Amino acid sequence: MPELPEVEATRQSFAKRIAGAKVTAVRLGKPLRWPLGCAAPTLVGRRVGEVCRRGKYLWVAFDEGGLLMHLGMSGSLAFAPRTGPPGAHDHFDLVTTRGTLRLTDPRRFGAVVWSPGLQQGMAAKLLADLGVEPFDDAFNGDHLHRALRSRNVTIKTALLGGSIVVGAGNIYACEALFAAGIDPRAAARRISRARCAALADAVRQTLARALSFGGSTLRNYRDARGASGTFQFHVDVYAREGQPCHRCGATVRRVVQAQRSTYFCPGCQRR
DNA sequence: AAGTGGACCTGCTAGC
DNA sequence: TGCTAGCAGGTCCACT
Repeated sequence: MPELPEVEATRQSFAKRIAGAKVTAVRLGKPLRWPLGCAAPTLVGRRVGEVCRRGKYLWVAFDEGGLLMHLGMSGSLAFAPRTGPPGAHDHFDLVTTRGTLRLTDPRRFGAVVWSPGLQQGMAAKLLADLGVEPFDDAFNGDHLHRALRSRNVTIKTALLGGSIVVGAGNIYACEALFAAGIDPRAAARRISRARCAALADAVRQTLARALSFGGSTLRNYRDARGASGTFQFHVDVYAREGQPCHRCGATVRRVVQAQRSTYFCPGCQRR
């Protein structure tokens, strides 16, 4: 699930509360995508510092090293002073003096990985090939235009890939392309500079707007306080196959690209 | 080098 | 009512 808005909403919902806490215990459930990368007891006694985000990853910094976390498709983090016994899908607890940070992830595509630093070890490896942050000045029409020129895929696939710009997953890639009026099947390399500028704006605005709604809760997602997102009630095309476009009334279509569903309005979106 | 498809894992729903 | 196929927010990795 979690795309950039959900990951950022999660970060904002616990970063300040956990800052300064001391780790008192770590509990591991079923295996996640990768092993933790250190013996759990070695985390005990460390002090939590900042929590930052890079793409869809969260970095929980300790006084030394930190944990890189990813929510996969079905993960969510909860942080509360008091936490009940772990359920069947609770696979990681970071118990601290201020509360327990718990990863719940039914599908277990998520990850919690120890790394000695953001630029070192597993964290460096996983973050190495990520594209620019959508809210960075570096992400603009020129950047997008330049990056797309050498790509031999459709624009939807290019956005979803994350090597040009991070953060837009399946929901927001579809929504941003709708907002920019671009057909998701269009060849990435043929998008004009002007339309790239519109698309960069659309990506930023779509993600920002979704964040303002607390992200989207299709199924599992909650922020670290347990709040659901509501952006799913404001989508224009995602999961609206067969329904009328809010803007032109044409029927929203679904096609499959790179083994993922793509939704678009044939009336509003052009190649 | 860049593109494609498979893999990871569980739960829910639509359809028979 | 019960079973099954298909689908779901991501992304790494092996192969072409």
